Amino acid sequence: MLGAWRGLRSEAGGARALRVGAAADKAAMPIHMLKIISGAPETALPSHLQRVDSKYLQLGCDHANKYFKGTVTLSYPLIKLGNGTDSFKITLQDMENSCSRTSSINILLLGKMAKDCAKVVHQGIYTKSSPITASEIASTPVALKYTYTPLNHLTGGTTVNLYGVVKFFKPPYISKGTDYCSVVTLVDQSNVKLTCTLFNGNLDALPKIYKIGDIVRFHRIKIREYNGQIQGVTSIGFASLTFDGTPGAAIIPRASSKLYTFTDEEQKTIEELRVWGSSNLSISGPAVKLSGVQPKLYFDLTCQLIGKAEMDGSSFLLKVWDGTKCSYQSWKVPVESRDLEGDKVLIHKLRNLTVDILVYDNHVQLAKSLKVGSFLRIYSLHAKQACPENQADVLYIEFHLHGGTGYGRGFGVLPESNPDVKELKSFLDSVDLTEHQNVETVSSMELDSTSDSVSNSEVYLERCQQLSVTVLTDHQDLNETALNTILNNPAPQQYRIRAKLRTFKPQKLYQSIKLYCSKCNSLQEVPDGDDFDFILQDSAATLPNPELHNKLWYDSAVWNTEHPKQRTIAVHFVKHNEMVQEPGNCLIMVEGGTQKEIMKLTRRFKGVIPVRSMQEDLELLDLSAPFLLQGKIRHYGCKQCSKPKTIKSLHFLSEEEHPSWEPSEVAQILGIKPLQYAFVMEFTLVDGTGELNAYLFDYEKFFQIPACEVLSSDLLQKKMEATMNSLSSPKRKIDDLPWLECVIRSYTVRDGTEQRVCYQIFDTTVAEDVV
DNA sequence: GGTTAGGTTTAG
Repeated sequence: MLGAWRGLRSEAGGARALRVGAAADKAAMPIHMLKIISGAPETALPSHLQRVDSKYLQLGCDHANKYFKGTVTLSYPLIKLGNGTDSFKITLQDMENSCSRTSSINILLLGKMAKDCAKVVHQGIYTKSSPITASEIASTPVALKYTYTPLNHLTGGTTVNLYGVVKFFKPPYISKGTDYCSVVTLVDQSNVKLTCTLFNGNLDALPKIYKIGDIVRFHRIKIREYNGQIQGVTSIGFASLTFDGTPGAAIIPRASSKLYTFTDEEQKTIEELRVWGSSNLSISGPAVKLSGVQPKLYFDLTCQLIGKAEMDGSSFLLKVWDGTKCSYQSWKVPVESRDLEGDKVLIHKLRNLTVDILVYDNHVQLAKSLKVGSFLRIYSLHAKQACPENQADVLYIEFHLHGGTGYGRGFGVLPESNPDVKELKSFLDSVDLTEHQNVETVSSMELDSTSDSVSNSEVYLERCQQLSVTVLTDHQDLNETALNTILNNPAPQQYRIRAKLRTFKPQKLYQSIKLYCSKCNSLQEVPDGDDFDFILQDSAATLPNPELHNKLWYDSAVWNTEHPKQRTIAVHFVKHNEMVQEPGNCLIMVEGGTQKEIMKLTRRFKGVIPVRSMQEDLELLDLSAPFLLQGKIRHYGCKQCSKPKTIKSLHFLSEEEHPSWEPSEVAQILGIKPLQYAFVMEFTLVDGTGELNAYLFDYEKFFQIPACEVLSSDLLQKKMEATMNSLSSPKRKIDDLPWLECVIRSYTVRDGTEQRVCYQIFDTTVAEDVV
């Protein structure tokens, strides 16, 4: 309250006087004694100090360069608080303004200041120039022993001290008046409940309750009747301590004021209430993590805030994470990047682990004050089940913190010292971001967006009833939607559209073939032949190990060759029923071969696995090389998601009754997560109302060409080229281009610093007469 | 020492 002190020795009346100055002095300022001669200090006070009376000493007033002068009318013994801090209380009275009702003030000094001041003021005598009043005693908690009233002994019209286990609470929220409000229902061993309505303009002055089951100690709570029921309300001097309710946990008070007493005897009370509460209160089970969220659930979430944004007056966006991945697709609230507060890089990094929460109405104001990075507990958060219009089969979750405070709905900031926060922090630190960070995910992939935009009038197209060159394979019941409508709608949704293909990327069609991992969602380029050559050359340096030849489940053939240089080649023929199968059904493993030799072998054998010798067993080559070649198709594994096993594992496949040597089965038994070939393209679609870029991500449905075969087939490449030419061509005017009917879905992505809506074509195929 | 809220889900 007050910044600094100067002791003043008064010659008059034998009473000691103190000057209490709120000048810029630091709290550690030592006590100075000043002599007063004929009512004036011997040493003049600095001229910039201005004297004020007690009425001026109020919260919110600027106390810089002010001082209060008064006579010590009462002083109390120097005592130590529960936390070891020295405390010294005195009462000062402004004798020169004694007609004022509030001419005396109580002052609590803490720490070194208390000690120093006690020495000067005390010295064995103190002067009491006015009677001690009840209110002075009541506001001197350090001097009193408290009595606590059990909840079954409460009567209206009293002010009491009490203990209780929290049975229900509303975290502090901003009331419609001037204060924060918190409603707390307590219960104790008498099984009687008491609901308390607590107000304070200062958030910290309300109990710091984080969980049902917490133990509280209230001082000076007023008991009264309301609607025939007894209730507790804050009264002057209300103070609280809150404790974790877990039996055996450390007893650390969360105090609503800096000054409080806490005795060993009280520790016993806390522990008794903990034990009683834990067996008599239905305390909620283990906390729900994002990964455990189910649709339609109301739950409490402990999380870290990483981004926030104002939406409109009645809603506010919080982006949070708890280190686990929500098992359901959750909504992404569209928001302009410039409106989003938080570390954009981090938000992008964590984009697959964060969820968007909209808080509404009365919660908005408090949400605005939250600091990004802080830890929150959000109470009664609603995981609302939602699905795009007309799409009952596509399910996702929206997170809402609805308006109002019913059921304790709200949120609070947890301090870093909170055990749950400590646990969460260490978990967040342990999260492997690369696992969720997808270098390039399908949902956020981008193929250089077009910068040239074409005005609506330029691409104005008259709707006509000509046949479409593409057809839907599902969703025929959807109505057509104009592109400009789609562009103005929030995501995610699904639409049926009719549009023309103004242009597409990549123009070099072979570049549209990528490798996709369905586990980590990553997309990568198909390695070229040179990469394979290099790996084969490297592995040819390891000579085949004769100890690994002719095993129970394979026969081996070894020979030497001079070309292109001196090498040893080993081929291992995998047996079935202890017999080598005919080449068309036989899987072989090859050591030391060149790419050309291996390609030759793929023409004759069912499949070829390039391997090299280790001490104990054969092993696969680096995963930049195909783990299996079948015909012209090279099968690759995901480096990130595969855990290659020893080749011996193939043995189990060879023992099956009818081994198919399907790539998926070979991959699985070898611990490989196979990559899938996919077409990845960007279509710029126009329909006269707007222009929209949509991604095509397709294995073979759209072109009716398997993506895995295109790179090794001139015929298929020509076919694809012809198809694209029939859909779109820069040589043709837009009016002459055919219509495409497509189903697209919208979704939001954040990449880099911005969030935007993307679109993907699906369940659409090129009409048969076009292909 | 005045108001606020006084437990029981929004409906976005």
